[in-house]
Amino acid sequence: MKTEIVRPSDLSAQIADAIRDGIVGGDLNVNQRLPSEAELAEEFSVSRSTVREALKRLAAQSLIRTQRGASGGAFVNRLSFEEAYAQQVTTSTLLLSMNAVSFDVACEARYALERACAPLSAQRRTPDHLATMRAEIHRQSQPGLTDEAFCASDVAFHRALVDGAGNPVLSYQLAGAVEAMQPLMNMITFTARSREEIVARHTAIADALEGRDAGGIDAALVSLEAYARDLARAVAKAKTRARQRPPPDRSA
Amino acid sequence: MKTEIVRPSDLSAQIADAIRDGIVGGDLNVNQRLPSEAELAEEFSVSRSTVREALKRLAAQSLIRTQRGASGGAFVNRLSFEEAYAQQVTTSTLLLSMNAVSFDVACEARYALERACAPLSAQRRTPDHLATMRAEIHRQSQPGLTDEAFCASDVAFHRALVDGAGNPVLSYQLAGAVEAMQPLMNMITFTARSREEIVARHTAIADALEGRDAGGIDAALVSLEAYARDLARAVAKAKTRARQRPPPDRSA
DNA sequence: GGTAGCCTAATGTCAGACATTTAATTGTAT
DNA sequence: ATACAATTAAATGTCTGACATTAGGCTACC
Repeated sequence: MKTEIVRPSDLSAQIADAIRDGIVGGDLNVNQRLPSEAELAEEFSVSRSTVREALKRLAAQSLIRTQRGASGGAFVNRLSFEEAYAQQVTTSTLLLSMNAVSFDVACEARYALERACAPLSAQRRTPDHLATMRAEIHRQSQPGLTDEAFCASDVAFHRALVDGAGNPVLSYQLAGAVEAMQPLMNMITFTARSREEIVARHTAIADALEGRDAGGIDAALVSLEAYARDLARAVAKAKTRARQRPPPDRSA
Repeated sequence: MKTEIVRPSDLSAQIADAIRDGIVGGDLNVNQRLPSEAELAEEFSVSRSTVREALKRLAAQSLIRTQRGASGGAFVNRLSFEEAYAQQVTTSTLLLSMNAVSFDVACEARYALERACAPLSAQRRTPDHLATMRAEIHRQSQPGLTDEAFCASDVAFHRALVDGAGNPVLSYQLAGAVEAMQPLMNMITFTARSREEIVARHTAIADALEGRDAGGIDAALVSLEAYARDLARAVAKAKTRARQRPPPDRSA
């Protein structure tokens, strides 16, 4: 019985796995220098190119960083929350777009996660978090704001709410989920009327957070989720109508 | 004013970014074939090795897959939940271990997220989910179980709870968080007594889920979290004592 | 008509060379 | 002795050309 189906090809993937195991398993510590490419090539009995391809794979996952010059080389990278966060956003965004995840499913996941940190945020939020949220609400009320800027402000608002929980792991997980939703959210073009509705709910959230009222935040988030789904449904219906009766030819 | 700090070096990273933008931006569709390495080399005016390094970077993120032989090449990969999940586990695990995230912080994040899907799971769980959980509880009660097997069963139990919500996005996010916690959980060696306590709480969760009692699940999860943190505190205290008075020399 | 064998295009691997970067060393003048 | 400039060495980054391997398609033969 075989323990593992080892494809003899893809040497660079095998070498990358071997080094990754060393990092994950703790044989290689943070900031420790790997052997030089030439040494690794000899160690694994492959050419330098193959080693380089393996190292690039690891670099793509932010597991190592490289430095040129004397006393340069590949070093085990301390994975920062920022790097992990950036990767997660890319992955989550693609996951949603490529698998045709419906707006409802993504929206449900997002608000379920966000509501999870509402009680913590109610306990621990600082005046800074509150000030950020108020500022974003103010920005969202400006009439001249573009749709893109409105969405970005929306993300910043929710980000502040999540950060208020004071738990970096939670922030990392949630910020990815919220930001990955953005392309889907952008499909909802916001009318002046819907912006008002959203701002009202944001204000309710901020007020509840100011009063450290966890239940109030939760209720406002539930309401916001319901409203977002209503909007999406309306947009979807409008699209269906438009497809049945296509818009007039504007080539003239 | 510069729009971007373009390091002239690291051509392979630039090319990888260019192709990644094409994929994320929708210029390249799923299962579409990229130009051959030779063609890409000419297009970007670099050598084939550089192109290959760029492609390996993308392959490391599961953005492309490659096939050898005639009519082979690099194809845009449909990112599956499984692949994304595996990547997230690796990333999250490293993030926790490399940044010295405390057990309390990680634990809080995990249970906050898990409680987020309890109401959904109460609504939608199928008999299958319940059966899985009961089976895992039964396994956890076996006296001969190793610590590793107990932890694995614990993960499977919670995974079933999360899957019960019937939202793949939620499952993807949460499973990563739960599994990334495993190394930290493993640091708590489970005594027979603590296993009993955990099984009791798992049973409470399963019972509440069977009765579709969201509040009951939530309460049991809160209790489980508190117990896990108590255990961790006890282990930490024991370690401190051991360091102050090292264990007797066992070389004899 | 089916099958075996060749053909071809593509990735996988290798070897060697040169370019570039950067820290350390050496040399020199003050 | 110190400050500064030039050299050196070690490492990654890039290029070139070659060969190995794979796998789909085509052809020729039975």
